[in-house]
Amino acid sequence: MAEISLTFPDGTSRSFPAGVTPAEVAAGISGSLAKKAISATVSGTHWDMQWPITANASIAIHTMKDDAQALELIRHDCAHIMARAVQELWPGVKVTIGPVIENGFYYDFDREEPFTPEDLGAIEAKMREIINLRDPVTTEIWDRARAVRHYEDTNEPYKVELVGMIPEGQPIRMYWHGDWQDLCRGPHFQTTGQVPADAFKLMKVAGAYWRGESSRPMLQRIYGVAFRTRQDLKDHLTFLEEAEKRDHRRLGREMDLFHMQEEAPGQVFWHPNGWNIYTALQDYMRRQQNRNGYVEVNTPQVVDRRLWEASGHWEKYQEHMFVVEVDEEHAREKSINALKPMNCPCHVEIFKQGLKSYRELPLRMAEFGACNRYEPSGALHGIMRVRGFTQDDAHIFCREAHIEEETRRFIEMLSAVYRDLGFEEFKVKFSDRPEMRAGSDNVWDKAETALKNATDAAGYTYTLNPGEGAFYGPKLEFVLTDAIGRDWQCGTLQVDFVLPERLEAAYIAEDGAKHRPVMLHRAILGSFERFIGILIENFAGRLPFWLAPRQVVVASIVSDADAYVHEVTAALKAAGVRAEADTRNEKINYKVREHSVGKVPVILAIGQKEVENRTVSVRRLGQKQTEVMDLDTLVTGLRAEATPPDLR
RNA sequence: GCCGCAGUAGCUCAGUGGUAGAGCGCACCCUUGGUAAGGGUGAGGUCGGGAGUUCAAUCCUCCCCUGCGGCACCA
Repeated sequence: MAEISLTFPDGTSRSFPAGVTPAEVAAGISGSLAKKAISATVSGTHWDMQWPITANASIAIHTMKDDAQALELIRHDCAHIMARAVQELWPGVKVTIGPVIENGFYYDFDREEPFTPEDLGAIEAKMREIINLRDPVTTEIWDRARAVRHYEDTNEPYKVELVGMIPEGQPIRMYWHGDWQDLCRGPHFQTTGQVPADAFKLMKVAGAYWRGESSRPMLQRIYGVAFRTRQDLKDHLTFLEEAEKRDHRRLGREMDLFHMQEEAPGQVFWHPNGWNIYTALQDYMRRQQNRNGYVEVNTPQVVDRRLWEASGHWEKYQEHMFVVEVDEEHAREKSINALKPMNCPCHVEIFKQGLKSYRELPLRMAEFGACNRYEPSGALHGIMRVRGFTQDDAHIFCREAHIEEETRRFIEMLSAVYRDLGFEEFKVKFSDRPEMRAGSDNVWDKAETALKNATDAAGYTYTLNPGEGAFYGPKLEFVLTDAIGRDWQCGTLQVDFVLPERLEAAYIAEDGAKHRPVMLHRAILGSFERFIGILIENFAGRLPFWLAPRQVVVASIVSDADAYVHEVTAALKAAGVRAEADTRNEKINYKVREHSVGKVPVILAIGQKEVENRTVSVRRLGQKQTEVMDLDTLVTGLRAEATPPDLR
């Protein structure tokens, strides 16, 4: 029999007969390793203990101590065990796919009746039964015809389709535990009993399209989470509770920031507190834009369809536009308008006023542009995904030769803004030319190179999204990571060769002739609504002092202090601090609790002592101890804290 | 848009085929209390909208709206 050589992680090699399995290799090393082993990595591939190795390879044997591999097996086996549990409980339910996802797994089923929360409990119980059976897991490779026939015989049409999708030359692998069988690329545990029975939980059931396509049948997806230990599961559930406490919809209510109601779905009613955040952020962005050479404009909300037809939005974007029919009393015919979903066409119209010289380029035109888009109802989510929003939008009209420098300048501005707003790190994604595109390859070459060079020059690395660019040009996307590890794509810069052409924007160059400018669409926050939502969740409502909606509440302890409370409040307001007096007939405990829940960063308590000494007792949010200081010192200190970071 | 679930007082929620309840909040009164909920009294609801079944619907059925969780979407 042929021999192969396997190299171990410590660098040593040993010979084995070809076709040896990791299980046999482990047994050859020690009995205890054979018992503990769960899988192997063979030449970089996560390998089942029972798959034969037929060529020279590197090998590492894994035990439950190897995080990544253990979790993959646990979650993958959980998905299969869940599918088996479902089919045992409800024979006839059709199975589809069940992959591992972050923190867990899911499996999609085709079943007429919806699964209920009670069903999830029953499935969990059945899964524990299956785990306790400790059924050995076995695997075989089948040929395609046999697999197809098998799934036709067992009335599993989705599996038939999956078998058909497996590329030629890739093994069609079947797995069994007990009598239950599934098509699966593996690897899996050796027995169902290796799955920790107390460290998984089925979380929810939701609809999902077969193969992710909205034209295909809607399946029922059951999501679960799974870990190695009961404690890990508990920690995860605690984390979910913490995330829920940060939910901007909940904090928006608790902090009295905004509300939404069914008469205006997807649109925000900003309350005074929330609007304080909004204006503080907008004032800040306006200063940044001025400092970075932008001019600010403002353009109409309701615009005749002729402009949208010219820009191409009418054809490509109409289903997302709020169309407005204006039936003017004296007009001969109705005019059909749309609320602007984007600002770019209006900005081009401003650019087109008068003749522009090459000397005016690059022209950076910014607008806090209020846009309306008819988003699908299922997409709406608090203030994060809305139908009415305001972008920190700008368009840079320039020449091809400007793209690189403008991109570099933009990335610098964006990184300074993110840093000021509490996000030190961000990721850059670069999307290059899609299949369907406008413009010559030559122009795309130049634009893509310019974006890459500018990103390099600014000192950032990017990940490539091949073919994900817009049809009108390549784009950069900037992704923030929040305090609990979630990614948010906020900033973007897109090169556009098409719109200036469609709307016939031109400038006069050195040669005295008209030339087309290139447009760079760019945003840093994205929309104020969404970004404020992100800020709220990132800081769990405890915004940096300069952005806090109410920065200070001055609370009286006894009513004899009321006059001094109002004096302190007035002094703080005069110093530019958002301060409020609380002289209600309530105990200080009550006031402290209420304003703490409301995430007010500084609470001043004023009693008889403070009145007599002209001091204040300062309590910072989240701290138990208090500090007594004199009024002037406090005002000076808080004035500095209230100053936005760019003005310090 | 699709699948599922939900909608009862400002908020969180309980409840019933015979037109409703709690806690918090709110108003008023007592209380002037020293750093996360002092006490009392009271007001407050077309039970999301419409249609149907029924002697009778907040409750059962259907349609619609909105929200929630996913999916799809985010050019």
